[in-house]
Amino acid sequence: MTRTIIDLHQGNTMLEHAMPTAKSHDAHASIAITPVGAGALNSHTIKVACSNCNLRELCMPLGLSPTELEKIDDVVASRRKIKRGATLFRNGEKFTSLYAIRTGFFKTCVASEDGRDQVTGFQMAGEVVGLDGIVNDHHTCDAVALEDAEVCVMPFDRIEELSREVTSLQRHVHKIMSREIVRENGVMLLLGSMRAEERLAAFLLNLVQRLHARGFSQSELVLRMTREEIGSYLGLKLETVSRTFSKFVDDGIVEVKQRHVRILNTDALKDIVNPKVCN
Amino acid sequence: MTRTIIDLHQGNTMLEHAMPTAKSHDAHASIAITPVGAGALNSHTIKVACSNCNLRELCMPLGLSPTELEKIDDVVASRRKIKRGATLFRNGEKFTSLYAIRTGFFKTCVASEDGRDQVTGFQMAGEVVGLDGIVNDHHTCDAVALEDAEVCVMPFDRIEELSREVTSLQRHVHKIMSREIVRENGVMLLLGSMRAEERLAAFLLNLVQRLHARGFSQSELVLRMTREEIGSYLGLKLETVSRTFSKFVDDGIVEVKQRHVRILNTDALKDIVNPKVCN
DNA sequence: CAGGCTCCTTGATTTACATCAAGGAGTTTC
DNA sequence: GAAACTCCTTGATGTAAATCAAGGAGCCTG
Repeated sequence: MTRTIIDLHQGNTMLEHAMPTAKSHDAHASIAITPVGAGALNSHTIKVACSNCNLRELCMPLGLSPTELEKIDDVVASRRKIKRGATLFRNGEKFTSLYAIRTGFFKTCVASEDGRDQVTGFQMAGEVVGLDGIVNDHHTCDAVALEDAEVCVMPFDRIEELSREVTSLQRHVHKIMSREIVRENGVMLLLGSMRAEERLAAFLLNLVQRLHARGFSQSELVLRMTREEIGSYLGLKLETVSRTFSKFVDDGIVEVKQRHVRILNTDALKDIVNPKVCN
Repeated sequence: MTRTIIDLHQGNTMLEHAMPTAKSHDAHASIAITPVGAGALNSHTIKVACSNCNLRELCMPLGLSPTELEKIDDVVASRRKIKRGATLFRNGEKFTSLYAIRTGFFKTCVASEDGRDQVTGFQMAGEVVGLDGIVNDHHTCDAVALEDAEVCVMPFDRIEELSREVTSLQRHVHKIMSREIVRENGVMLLLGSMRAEERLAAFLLNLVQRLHARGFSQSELVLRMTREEIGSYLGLKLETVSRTFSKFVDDGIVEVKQRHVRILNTDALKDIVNPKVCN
């Protein structure tokens, strides 16, 4: 299936000259995967409905038949825009909805009582946030937009109601939650047993792989977060993140210019994550 | 509600003289919370059904009305015994069921390609394992019994089917998954930002709290896992775990005799986890 | 475009934990 | 009941990452 990529990023002037070596434009614009033939629709003409959504290949509707798709069109109650730096929800707030990210980039973070905090994930278009709130009817982490963003608000009781009718939606919701559990298992492995270089390599590979699934480059990316946020996620201090980037540059594995990263040697990164046992 | 605790542990002779200072018997026998009036039923007379289960206050049936409870009685297809050291399921195996632990104690662990492995959790009676398998129809971690155990096998398609009918079961399944996500968030915080003492203190407090919810002591516990397994879970080496235990003993916070631990000063442990800011 | 941001890099030093190593306690096996 | 386990403890040493510190690059503001 051919897919055209349309840059909907609101104001990418800051990116134009940032990476002169880059062949393509912004390596990570704020998404838009348009099905063949659909053309570039004006966002005002798009009904708030999954069946019209650019992201349906990635997001909630995944795996649903056209008829099922119509049924779940009203899972999305509304859309909400979140400015860079603002929170979508906060620890302690009442849980009402899951949020499907349409555009933009988020981090989620938890805090301990004594103010330490830990980034638990970075989320991009097509991914769902808010699952933490289901257990206790209150959110237990913050979701912060790292760039101007827009989300689809999906009231959870509506999701539950519909997934009683639409089997494949039910299955999909279960998968989304299970996927998050498995992802976190992977992060635990990373935090519990990897060294700084391995962590950063795994992080870059994971990011670029997810971006690639959204139609972006396999080798170039623009980091939406600071070194400190990367460090928090990886259990490292920002200085260590910076030094490790520099090491990768010295080794010719990546090019780094600010937040623009180009991966020159993917295999080298993979080898760092999974060191080959020498026989 | 009064609850009597009956020790069903198969052969606790090894424990009799292990902790001479202990007032109670085994601080963590292999469960059995019997409702008032039910008496100690012979396990052969118990129908394989949630409505009869000792654990219904902790496990799947939680929050269900008596009528709903009957409806979900056949979620449990069968029971399965797992010997100490054996696996309930393994990474790569086909996913079919969730498992509710009736008796015994498990660890779950993930492995990276190069053989490193990481304990991602310890599970006890009333807790559910297997959620990792839902996304890809295959398990992505191993579940290993740390002592002889018995689980209720709950085929997942049956769970999905029933939770379309029984709203509160649906809600409960969602909560179980969300709870696991939140738990893992907490572990990420621990692994990403805590020091050895803080990690071990948090670990002990968490274990004793969960055991207490099952009717056991608030201050005494028997560790079902080795120092190495604790270390793997906490991102530490076994020597560090051992040294940290010794430090706690020196500080008069706990008594440790092999795997028997008695907490002498819970507040001290809490202070270690959440250091008070001095003004 | 000067001044004040935030964010990033790099160097010097410290430190918490890992690693290496040895021995001991308790358990299982025959 | 001795031998061979596994598991745990403790000490000596090494090291990866944290901490402390300084300076620089890009960006926003007025």
